[in-house]
Amino acid sequence: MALERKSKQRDAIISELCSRYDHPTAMELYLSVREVIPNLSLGTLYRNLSQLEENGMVLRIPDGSNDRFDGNVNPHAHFKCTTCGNVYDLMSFKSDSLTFSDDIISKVTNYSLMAFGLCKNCNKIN
Amino acid sequence: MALERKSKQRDAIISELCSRYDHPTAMELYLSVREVIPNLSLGTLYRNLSQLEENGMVLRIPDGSNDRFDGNVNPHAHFKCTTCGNVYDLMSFKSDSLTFSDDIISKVTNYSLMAFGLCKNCNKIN
DNA sequence: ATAATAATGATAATCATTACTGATAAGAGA
DNA sequence: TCTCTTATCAGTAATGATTATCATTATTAT
Repeated sequence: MALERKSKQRDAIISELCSRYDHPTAMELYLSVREVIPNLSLGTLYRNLSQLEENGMVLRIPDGSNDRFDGNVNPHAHFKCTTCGNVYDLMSFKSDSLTFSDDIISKVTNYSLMAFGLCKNCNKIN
Repeated sequence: MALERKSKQRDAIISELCSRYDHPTAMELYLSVREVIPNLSLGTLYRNLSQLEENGMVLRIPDGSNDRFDGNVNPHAHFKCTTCGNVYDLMSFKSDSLTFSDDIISKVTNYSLMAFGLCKNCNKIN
């Protein structure tokens, strides 16, 4: 039911998301894409993000009631600075360092890892 | 400003949360505690959960727009079965197996790790 | 016992997200 | 090229979890 036709709205959303590395929220992404398509509807953005996520073209990063989105769909961990709120990719983290052996588990297909702390920028300032 | 006086409502919330291991949502917990205090207000539950979290007596497990809560505040990972939706503790996971070396990080104070997949119960059924 | 005020119950407000609806446009076939 | 179907859209209402407000109740220090 999804992604059967192309649309300039969806193209603009993917293009914007893949060109940045700051893991924008839906609203942040909306404001950016509005600079290209001024009458883009917020519902259209949400619908496309959900469809793109379903089709594995976008990664949703759970973040309370303000989920963030990532154009990099390779499984990777994130770091959130609790002072400035920015979310960064953790390039050093290797997914094969995670092993799950609990006997309730039949199969692990994915994981979401968010580390919290202080980034170096905020450490300099304070 | 918080937890300066005791209340039977808070006691009942902590008691209920610590006696179970299924990581209830706010609403699930609300319905349970209502069996002890029938006129418990939903706002009171939310207020107490947030205060208890601030004071390190309760762990909040981010889960979309339906956060779950855990009376076990020792840092530990979780596993969510994407079929039945249940959330389990990962007893086997050791937090010292996580190392973060990215140069944006000044200090890591906490982390949230949720693995997704299929639990053995659902594997038997399907 | 009294006073001060933390905590509550009830309810309204907030805010991100989802659902709905009529209009638009992609693209397959004539 | 010209329909025709319907995915997608813009605009807006509805939803649902959470938070804020406020008058009342209950804890606890004096």
